[in-house]
Amino acid sequence: MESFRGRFTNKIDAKGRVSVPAKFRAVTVAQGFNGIICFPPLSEGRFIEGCGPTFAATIDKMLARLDPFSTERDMLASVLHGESAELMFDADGRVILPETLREFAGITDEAVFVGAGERFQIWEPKAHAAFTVEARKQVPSFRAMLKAPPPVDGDGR
Amino acid sequence: MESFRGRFTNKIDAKGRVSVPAKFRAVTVAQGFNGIICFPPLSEGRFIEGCGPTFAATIDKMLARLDPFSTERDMLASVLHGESAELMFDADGRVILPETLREFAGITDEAVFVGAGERFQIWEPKAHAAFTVEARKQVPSFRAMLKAPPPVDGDGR
DNA sequence: TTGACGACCATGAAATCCCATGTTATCCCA
DNA sequence: TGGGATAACATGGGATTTCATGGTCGTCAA
Repeated sequence: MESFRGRFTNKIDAKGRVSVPAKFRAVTVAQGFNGIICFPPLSEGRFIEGCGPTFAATIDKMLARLDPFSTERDMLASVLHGESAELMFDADGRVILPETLREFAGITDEAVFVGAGERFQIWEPKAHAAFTVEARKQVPSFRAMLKAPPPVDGDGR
Repeated sequence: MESFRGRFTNKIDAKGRVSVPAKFRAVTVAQGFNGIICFPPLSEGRFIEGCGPTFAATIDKMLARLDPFSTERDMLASVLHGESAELMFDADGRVILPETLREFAGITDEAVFVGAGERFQIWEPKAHAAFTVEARKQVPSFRAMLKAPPPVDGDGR
């Protein structure tokens, strides 16, 4: 198991714990980390991004390229490290999502884990449903891209 | 735990003591230092920079590369050494922030610790909230970097 | 003597560990 | 191939530990 695949909806209990899907756990454990790393989305959506140490290292490399004492770096590091968290699994593979991230994504008592290759997303169920509807509308144009993959420049948003 | 991650808001008591987040303590202790090193920011923000001995050594190396009799070096050394402080943890993991640094950052009765990888920042809560709003606007540009990473080689700097 | 500072102690809240349970998926054998 | 046994997993709850925070006492110096 090397990439995050599939969609799983799990409950958040009274203590704020939520089971990370077993298949996702297998991925990060295989990367040598008994937990997940969460951070705010790089795009506009209101969800939580999750990944293992492999992708986290990619982010660190990006930051390392910036001037270490620039305001720009401060800002990006503040979001990407300051708002991120290493969440270790308990004995049963559960984690506690930080309040700031949960609030940002509007997650209360249920969370949808959506695989996305080298990383995954955590959604509030209704928000994810709405996103899915929207995504389906866009599918035709994406399908065209899949057929003839052009040089990856402007995908815009 | 090898890098500073996450955001924590702690109170400053009547004696000026403030708990350093346990996860941050774990980092500097792992670096062999039972405390933190604080200094003023080199960028524009009004906050306090903090780190462990590892990054402090990095700073020294950067200084060592400058012309020893240049004005720039004098000024940088003055800020980075003259204004910096080694703050040792008490038995409960607390430190006392130096008056000059606290005043500079406008910190009075609460402090926000924000992880930033190899170092972290200490903010006055409202100032940090304002900064975060600004920082989020920068994230999309970072996303662009992730997508099309330029050649990494020696950019020196 | 007073005021700053450090060591030490107390407490409530939150996180973590450990165990129990029901449900679903998987395996194995007839 | 069907169906029962078994294992994996999500979920809930109690007990224990960690952590942030407040306070007291004692020491040293101005």
